[in-house]
Amino acid sequence: MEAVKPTFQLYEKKFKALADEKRLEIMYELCQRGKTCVCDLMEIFGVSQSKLSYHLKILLDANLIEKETKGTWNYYDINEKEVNNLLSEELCCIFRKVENKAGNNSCC
Amino acid sequence: MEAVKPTFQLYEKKFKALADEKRLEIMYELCQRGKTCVCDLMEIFGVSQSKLSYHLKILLDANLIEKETKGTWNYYDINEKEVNNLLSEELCCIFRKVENKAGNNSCC
DNA sequence: CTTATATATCAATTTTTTTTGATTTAACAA
DNA sequence: TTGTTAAATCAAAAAAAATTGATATATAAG
Repeated sequence: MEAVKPTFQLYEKKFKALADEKRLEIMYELCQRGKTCVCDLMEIFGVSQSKLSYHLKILLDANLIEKETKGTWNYYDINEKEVNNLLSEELCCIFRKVENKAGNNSCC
Repeated sequence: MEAVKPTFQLYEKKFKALADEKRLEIMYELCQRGKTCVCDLMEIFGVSQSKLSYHLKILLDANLIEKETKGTWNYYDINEKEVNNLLSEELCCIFRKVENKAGNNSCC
């Protein structure tokens, strides 16, 4: 009996989203800061609004980050569960929220 | 004291290499078969020689696979250590050599 | 209602990546 | 040496992704 060949479309999408230094920095910043609105991210990265929106959408579509709307503000945060399912412990430690780092994890 | 911001260039490169369904399939096939020469991969994927070479080079440059030359043949294989350092256990199981799957791993 | 603010979306352009076919390199066999 | 095979590399073309500036949408405030 042969193992069924997995379909990699979904992973392609997720890795594409991660395949950009700017987006990795966004992910890292979201971990460090938790829920952050677009305007703050704009300041942090000194990047135009539409460009930032574009990159956030790619991460969002890959389900690596989450969005919460409050009035006119949109707050983004890391989707830690999804990241943990995808990346190694070592890497998850980079993309793990500050408050969770000191805990009972084997790594970090 | 603030955490030093990691540089993500290296990860960008690795994720770029993974951000392609064809290359993920190559990785999977290498796990299933172990050391495999380019000509066999050409048959398996029904893809042109130069195209395959191109994709193998990207994976090789990202250090996700390894190359061994014997005469005119080049054999490629997964770089399991590197993959384990990068990806979650769940994903490593997809990209783990058949002979290592039945063992004492917590997953698979 | 009018205005202002936050953010998403769109269309055109630029940049990057991928594909293709041809050429090159290197090892081997006759 | 000559011919053959495996595989890398190159240059041009095609396709995909990113950037830019403008516009649209939606909420909130006056």
